[in-house]
Amino acid sequence: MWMAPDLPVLGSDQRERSDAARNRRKVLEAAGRLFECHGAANVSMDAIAAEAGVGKGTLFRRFGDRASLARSVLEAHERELQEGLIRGPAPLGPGAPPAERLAAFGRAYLAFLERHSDLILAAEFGSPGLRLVSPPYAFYRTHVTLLLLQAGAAEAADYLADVLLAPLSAATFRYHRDVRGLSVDELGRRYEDLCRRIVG
Amino acid sequence: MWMAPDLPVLGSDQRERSDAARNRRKVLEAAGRLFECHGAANVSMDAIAAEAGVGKGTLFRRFGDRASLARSVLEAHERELQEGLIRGPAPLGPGAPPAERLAAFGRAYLAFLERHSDLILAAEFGSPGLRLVSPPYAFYRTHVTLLLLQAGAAEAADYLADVLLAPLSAATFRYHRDVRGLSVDELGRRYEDLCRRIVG
DNA sequence: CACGCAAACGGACCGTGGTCCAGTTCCACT
DNA sequence: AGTGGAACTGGACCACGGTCCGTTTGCGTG
Repeated sequence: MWMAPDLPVLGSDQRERSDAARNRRKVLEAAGRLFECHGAANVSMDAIAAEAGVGKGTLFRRFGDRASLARSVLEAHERELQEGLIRGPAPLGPGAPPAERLAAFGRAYLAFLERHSDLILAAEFGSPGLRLVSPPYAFYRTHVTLLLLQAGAAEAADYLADVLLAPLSAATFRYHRDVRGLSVDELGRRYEDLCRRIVG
Repeated sequence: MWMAPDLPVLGSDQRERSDAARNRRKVLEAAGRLFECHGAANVSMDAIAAEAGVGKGTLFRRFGDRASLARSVLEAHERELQEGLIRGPAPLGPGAPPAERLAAFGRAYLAFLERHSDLILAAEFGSPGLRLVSPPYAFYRTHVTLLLLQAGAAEAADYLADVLLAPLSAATFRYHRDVRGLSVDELGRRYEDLCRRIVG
């Protein structure tokens, strides 16, 4: 079950204190740097705190836990992708038939995974299924459900949305790519085929 | 990537030493008891060692790590299910049309999840995607792939097998049941519908 | 500018999973 | 029965994620 960590809450008219803002930036930069450089799984929280020049307490106060920090680092990239789905050019954005948009979404998300699956795995660490109750998932889920409805899969659209999102989990992607040896391109084709079968 | 933990290996003609065998039994019983009673997530390895009357080193020597121990506890149950798929009565076992057998498999696995999802989650803890490279998954995957081939989905059967197994992951099950509030029965119906769409 | 205090800070501390290795136990072979 | 040594044992030990709480800092108010 999704629980927002107990992070500092700012009342609607409060501003974040300047030292807090500065430290948040420092931490995000340090974490991004270290994750990028050593792989998200091989960076300890101590190391991030040290690199950021900040105490460990601060780190955890601002970000709750390791996974949550990774999610924060991921957020910017995620927004970019979501932007494309809403306002980007067809077939990713509006203006193409729903089946095509589904396939385009799949390809776009696969590309996203190719770049960021490491970070995503870190963001879900220790909570299998966290993905399924996270805000970004809710967004993609809504997107896919809408497209399924437009394609006429009225009855079970919500369940089918989860089915269509499953092959796009970071774990599944890594398995298909690293264990089964499928290229990102090949995965895109398979995904398109799956979409046809399901909305067909 | 699947890596068997570095457990004691017995040469083909070696017998396990009697004290080792006794300790293994004690640990499995203790773990089963504690997992059952307190929920798999709330039992520390120290507690299991204590309950079994065994040192911590022994615990880790025999079972590698926490997840691996949970897998061992799970194994017996898993074998039972697999038995049903191979030699059980139709439609679960042989003798029914493939689409029906797929649906029956789905229902059977959902029942399995209803009983054991806690333990399964513990068995996968810390390694998202471990499931996908584990021996039991390989078994189910083969089973589903075969049925898909029999149903005439030749081309992408292996990819589609993963798609059909995804809604049967413990994490997805818990999400559907606990967050979306779907009953096991309802999930069975949805799964059957999914099978029809995919093999149709 | 001085004051007060909520908010933020940071490092000592804790519990836990997992490792290590010195000592013990079992067993096959005399 | 005695013995050699491989296999097993167990608890001290370590690293890391996460918490706690006394101290410091920013900032609105008089």
